Amino acid sequence: MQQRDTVDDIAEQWARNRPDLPLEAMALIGRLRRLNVRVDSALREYFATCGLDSSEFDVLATLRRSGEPYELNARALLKSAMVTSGAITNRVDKLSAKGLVERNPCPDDRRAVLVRLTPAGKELIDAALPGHIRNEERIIAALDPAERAQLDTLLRKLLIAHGDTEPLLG
Amino acid sequence: MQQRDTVDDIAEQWARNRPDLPLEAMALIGRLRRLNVRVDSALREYFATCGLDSSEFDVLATLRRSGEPYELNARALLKSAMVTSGAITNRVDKLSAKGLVERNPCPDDRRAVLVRLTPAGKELIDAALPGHIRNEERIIAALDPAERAQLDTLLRKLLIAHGDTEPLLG
DNA sequence: GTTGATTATCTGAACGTTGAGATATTTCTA
DNA sequence: TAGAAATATCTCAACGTTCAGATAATCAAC
Repeated sequence: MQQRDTVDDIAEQWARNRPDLPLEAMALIGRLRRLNVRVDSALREYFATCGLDSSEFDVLATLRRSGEPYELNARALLKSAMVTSGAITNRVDKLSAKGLVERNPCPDDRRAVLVRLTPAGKELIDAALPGHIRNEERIIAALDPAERAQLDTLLRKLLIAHGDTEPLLG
Repeated sequence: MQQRDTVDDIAEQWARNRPDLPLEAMALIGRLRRLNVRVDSALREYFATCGLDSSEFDVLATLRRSGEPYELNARALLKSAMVTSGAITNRVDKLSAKGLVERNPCPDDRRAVLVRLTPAGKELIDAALPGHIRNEERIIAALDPAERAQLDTLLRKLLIAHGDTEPLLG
């Protein structure tokens, strides 16, 4: 085995104090969650250099990757972000105040709102993306290409088991 | 390749709309983050059946695994939970109001507070743990033992690269 | 043995999210 | 077609977190 991490210490504590408990699942999920905290904060650091927070970046990126005219309704945004509708209202308010997105009525459905990147929003996210990718590459730099592929396959398998397969639009 | 997940769709959108961007790191980190959301909510569901939220469970479990006398200072709790001191103050307040932990002055250091499981707290966490583990096993049920070991190794490697190796106490 | 830096915890404002509920609109069905 | 159910979004109170700063105690060095 390689070097120990914090979860190894935690597992050892459990083994001493509740030797009846199987630790495999707990360690795996503990690692997933601890890594997520580190990754979140590494991502946030980069977003801050662009004057954005994670949730703002997420909305801009979602609109950008949807392609022209860089416009989606709130439903699509909340599904992509895995948050509630209230959170999307908030995020769009904030981005709209910054002039990065604009709200327009949906011609086909008067309940719906279409959120669209402004030219400033598109410019900002386009400029921010390469640095974001480099940051993500740095975050996983400890893994070689084969390991990355392995990890990717395992995570996808779990995601599919958890039903993360719904189409993004429609 | 196996079935597609949502991140496959997202990657496809990027490939169409920003073909210049390498997608490997983005997909990997996207999967990590999306999986974390699913796992969080699955954990929360079980904790709710014990009358706890995730952060309360986390504090009780941290104290329980520290062994007798099930007592730690706030510093140890915040390092284990990866949150700020204000969050720990909050959590301990809440658990204390429920009678699950108690605050005591630290005899060796008058700045410090020792947080200790009450008998009710120990009883609750001891009773909750087996179900928690079963829940975690269900969450990773889609992976066979070899895959779990693989995933664990890869996550540990990343955690170590990110410095998640500090001792829990001291 | 003071002074200065560090450490441990708490406080309180700001912030983003959730969850329940309101409103408006569309779709389904009898 | 009327009425019921579902859908899209927004509102708002509650909540937990962070961040900056306050307080208090300990440690280090001269």
